[in-house]
Amino acid sequence: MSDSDPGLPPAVELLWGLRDKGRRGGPKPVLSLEKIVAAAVELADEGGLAALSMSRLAEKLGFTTMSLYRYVGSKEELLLLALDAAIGAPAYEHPGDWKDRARAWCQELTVFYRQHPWTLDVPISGLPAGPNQLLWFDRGLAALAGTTFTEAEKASAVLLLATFVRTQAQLVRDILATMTAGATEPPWTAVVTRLADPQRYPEVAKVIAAGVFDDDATPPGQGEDAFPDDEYAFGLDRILDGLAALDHSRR
Amino acid sequence: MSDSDPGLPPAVELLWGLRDKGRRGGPKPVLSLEKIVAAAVELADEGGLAALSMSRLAEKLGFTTMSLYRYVGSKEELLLLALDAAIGAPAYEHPGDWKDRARAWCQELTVFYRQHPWTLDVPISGLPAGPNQLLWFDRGLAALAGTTFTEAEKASAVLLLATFVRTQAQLVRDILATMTAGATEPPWTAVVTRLADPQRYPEVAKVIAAGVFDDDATPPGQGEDAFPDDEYAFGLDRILDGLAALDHSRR
DNA sequence: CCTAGTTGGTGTATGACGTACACAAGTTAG
DNA sequence: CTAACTTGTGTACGTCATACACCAACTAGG
Repeated sequence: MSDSDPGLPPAVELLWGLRDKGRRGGPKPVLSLEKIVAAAVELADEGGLAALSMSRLAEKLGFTTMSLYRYVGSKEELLLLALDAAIGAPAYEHPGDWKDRARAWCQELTVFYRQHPWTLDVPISGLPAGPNQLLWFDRGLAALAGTTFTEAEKASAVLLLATFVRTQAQLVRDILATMTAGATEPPWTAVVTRLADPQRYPEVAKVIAAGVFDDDATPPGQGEDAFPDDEYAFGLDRILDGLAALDHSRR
Repeated sequence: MSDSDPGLPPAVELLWGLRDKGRRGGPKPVLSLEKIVAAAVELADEGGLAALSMSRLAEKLGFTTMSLYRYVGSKEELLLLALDAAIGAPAYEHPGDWKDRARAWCQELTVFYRQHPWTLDVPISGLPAGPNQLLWFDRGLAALAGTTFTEAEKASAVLLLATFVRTQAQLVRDILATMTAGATEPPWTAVVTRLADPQRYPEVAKVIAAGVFDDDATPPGQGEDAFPDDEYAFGLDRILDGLAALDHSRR
């Protein structure tokens, strides 16, 4: 009967701090969920998601591996907690019209992904469920206040922006990773120019011929430019334009 | 000197069938890369990506685990091969104007993800590098022929569409998974309605109040409607509108 | 104050996983 | 015929998540 909410996923209860903490005996806890999650984030920040194992985490904290399971039901739960902790709360208000606000929100998200690249490796499990993730969602919705969108449309739009930013961050990170790993040329270009038969891949051949991916060799202002940043700007502008078109058509 | 291409990632050589197969002795191979990859796809189709382990795969083929490593350098390589094999080649041409073609291309991708949901769990490693993935990319570019876009912009647009479809497919799959796992109500709604303080999450509260996520309880045509499909239509329409706006502004 | 019940942390153990390595048997080039 | 090389096998290692039994510390009820 003291089960406050039946049917809620156990991870969610942890996320929102609902655990019947009616201490009815036992030693006073030395560890705490907060410490565990904070250490987990640190570990992942330093060595990536692969460096975050239950044993390493316990070692870092000075406890045994199994002690963690007194606070966390599984590693999956821990990952959700770490993710929500890492993302933190967004800045509360952005100035400007809805486009400016949306842009700023995306930018803020991008910065987050750059600071915690491992979060891109956490398998996403549906819609944002943690308190901080939900706050981001809320701020995203707030950015679209003043538009003619329905609530459903606003939600869809925020999701659209969020997934765009996420994938973009992932792309940038992967490209940077393979570039710093001793590759002199961008990996994709190398592969495609040497292996893709122009007969079979005519459109790709055109893209290559246009020098789209010849990055950083061309100084800014010339023919084609640094790939990932333009990619980001283009995609974001298209999405915002698409939203603006709908908004406009209703005024 | 017989190294045809220095510096190419080993996975890529496999993907494109470059392996110095100058057989200079040894028993004739019984296994083959094709059989391994086909079996891997089958395994993942049946039981998801988690069911695809090197040992299980070898067992399915009737060989020892280590025999696979004569054909594949690592499991990561195998995953890339399986992914490219699973996605196959897209239908070559779609009719209609560029918007119709782009829509059809997205639809085709969506069907693929529905048929091979495990591909959503394969960590994506930069731009499409396999022959079939590249073909998809090429067909995506072809869909945008006839627009005023530069090659760089076409590439960005295709990437934008691809990531949108992928994320959408992932969302639908995750929601379906938790729904069929015995949950009577959509998980996100349950969580948010019970835990999210309307003071702290005012915009989310509005979305909930609008009944956006009260799916399938409302017959089609009424207030709000089935969530994931509308989500898809809305996002895709916005992207296409955004692209169309740019195209229009240049004519 | 005592005691019964509960809890935090430990230790040990299990099964699965990816893969390094050495080896035997088969095959081909010289 | 032989030397070089390849395929498939067997064994072994390190890592991982986590189940389970146990002890010691603590607190509530009597």
